[in-house]
Amino acid sequence: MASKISATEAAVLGLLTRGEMSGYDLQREAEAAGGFFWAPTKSRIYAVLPTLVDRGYATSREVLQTGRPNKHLYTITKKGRAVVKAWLEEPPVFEPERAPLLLKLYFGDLLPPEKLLEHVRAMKTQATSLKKRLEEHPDRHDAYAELAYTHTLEWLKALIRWASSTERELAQRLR
Amino acid sequence: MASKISATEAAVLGLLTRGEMSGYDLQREAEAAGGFFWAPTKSRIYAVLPTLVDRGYATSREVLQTGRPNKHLYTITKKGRAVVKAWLEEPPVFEPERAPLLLKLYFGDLLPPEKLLEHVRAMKTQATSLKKRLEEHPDRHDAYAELAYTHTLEWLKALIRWASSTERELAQRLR
DNA sequence: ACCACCATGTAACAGGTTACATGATTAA
DNA sequence: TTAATCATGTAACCTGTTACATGGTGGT
Repeated sequence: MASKISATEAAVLGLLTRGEMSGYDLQREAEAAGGFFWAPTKSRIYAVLPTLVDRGYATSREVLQTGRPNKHLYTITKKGRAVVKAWLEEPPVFEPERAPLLLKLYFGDLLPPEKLLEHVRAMKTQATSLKKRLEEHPDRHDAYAELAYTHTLEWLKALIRWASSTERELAQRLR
Repeated sequence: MASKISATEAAVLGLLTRGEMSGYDLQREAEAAGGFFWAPTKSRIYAVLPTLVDRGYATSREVLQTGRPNKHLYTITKKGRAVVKAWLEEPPVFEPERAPLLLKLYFGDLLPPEKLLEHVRAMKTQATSLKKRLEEHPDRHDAYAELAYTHTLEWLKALIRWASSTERELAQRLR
């Protein structure tokens, strides 16, 4: 009954419920979702796929090709579906943010205040551009994906607000 | 010039700038900060300390004790200070949240809507209790630590708002 | 009697990144 | 001619978690 899978394995299996795919396809799918909630490296994907087959969560067939490596197409099995479903139903683990910026702030007394201000501005810039990317994002797949997108959007808005007010505060301290 | 250090190493060195400490002390410090931006396991700390000494970022001396393992006290060196400072000055890497909940939402069509609602409620509960812990938190060390705390607080508030509105939306869909 | 505190660590495992290696096809 | 797309993977490394192992002191 164990059948523990990692978030990455769950994501792979989740995408496979939408149809037969290759490792290459999976990575494109993840990119298409903007890398907002899952951003695997290809080596990880290619490492994971065979282990899913080994455990009976997917089957694979090889498509012969010329001029490039043969393609391996993976199909999710009933067992695989059951396992993702089980993973999805587990209560999600909640953890506080552990971004490097927080550590840099926490030890702020160790560096010049201008540097800190720079960091806050940099993060605001990045959050803003990510927000733009997200808002312009085409692949709103379905109503559920939409929920995930809004979540990220609200998070970004909060960050930007925080950055703006912190920026003001730090700038004031510099005067 | 390489001298790359990880976030954990930076955190350890950062704390060591406040005085001589043992591995045990370091963990207590991290806990005292509420584990909000750094939550190392002890095995990690004990693994990291000797490597800092090897690289000349800290020195250690042993305090003999009876009835318990000898204590190792670590002191940061000049080189160590330079290295943390360099790490702190590097522009922080910014990354979108990659919480499991987002994946569960994204694949929401694979599970019963009540389950999803449950997940959202669970996360709201946890965020709320974390917020309470944070607000009641005594060790506001200095103005910089304060900035880090506000950051986390704003993040939590945004999550809770999002959870509330999502809860309503999902509940409506269930009717 | 029991629990929290003090204080160290090792070993096995899991998860993930970076760099390397190969090479044809097709559109601008 | 240059870049993107297609398509696979291996090897080395880094970071981190979980479980195990030990045992005295001091307070309720």
